[in-house]
Amino acid sequence: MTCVPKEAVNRMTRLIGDADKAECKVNKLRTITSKLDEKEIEVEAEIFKALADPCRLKILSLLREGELCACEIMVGVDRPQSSTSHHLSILKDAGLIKERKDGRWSRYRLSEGAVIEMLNLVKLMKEAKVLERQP
Amino acid sequence: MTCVPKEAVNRMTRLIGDADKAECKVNKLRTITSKLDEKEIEVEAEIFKALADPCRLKILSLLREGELCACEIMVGVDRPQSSTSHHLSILKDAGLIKERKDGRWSRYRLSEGAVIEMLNLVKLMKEAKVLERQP
DNA sequence: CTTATATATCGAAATGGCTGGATATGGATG
DNA sequence: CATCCATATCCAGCCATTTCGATATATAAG
Repeated sequence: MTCVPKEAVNRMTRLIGDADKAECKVNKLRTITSKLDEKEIEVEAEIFKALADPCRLKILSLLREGELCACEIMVGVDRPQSSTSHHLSILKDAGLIKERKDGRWSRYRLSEGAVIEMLNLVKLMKEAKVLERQP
Repeated sequence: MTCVPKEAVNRMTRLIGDADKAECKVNKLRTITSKLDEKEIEVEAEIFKALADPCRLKILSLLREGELCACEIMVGVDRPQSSTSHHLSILKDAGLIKERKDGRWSRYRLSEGAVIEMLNLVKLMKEAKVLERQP
């Protein structure tokens, strides 16, 4: 199962010096990752993937203004209909936005909760990153 | 420049009913996205992209324990050396982790600031999402 | 200078995601 | 039921990313 068998463990032993302590650290590290549920990590990655596209970030910015229907979003992001619809379904599947059917129209809004905090946080991180690039 | 010329605007006019109000809304939506700096959005998307991979999320979980060298991370995520190194450079480029050279070893740690909050937030969002799937 | 070793980079194959036109679906209307 | 229309889905082309073995770079030590 493991694809880094003894090579990496040997490195750690050289790094740490003491074989017993090294083995102890190996066990500790493996414990951390073995406790992580593969499926839950996939769900978290799916949420981040949904956020990892400029067009979708624009859609979320638009929705900060309130509920909008798909055709309004299409105008806002200036993309073809099929592309806009595709991005909306990715955001919906990730749980970032909610859909409300209204006759022929589909109205979208931000999910309650952490979405806005997430968008605010990434702005902070972006600013910190841009700052440290100019020393 | 625009790739959704009059079609979408016509939809909005039908949706809203009043041509003047529709045009007003078009202008409002376009104003929102035109204020968004394309480069800044790219940087934000890059940060989310770095977070959008199961292996990299595992690395960040490991680093919550404190500073680790590359060979320890290799053991923790159980991937080959080149793959681990690749993921570490993506996390570093996105500003999520910092590197400290120590002789032959490279030691990595979480960047100060919003990284941990981000990881905590996504866990909340994941739980909310999983909950609503079981009605 | 040579060897050993930790990490980074390269290269090629496989996979995944975005795009946008064409088509399908489903609600509204007459 | 036929038509219109908003949205979703399909599909093919293209581009980006992941993967991992092989190789290069760089630091330490003899």
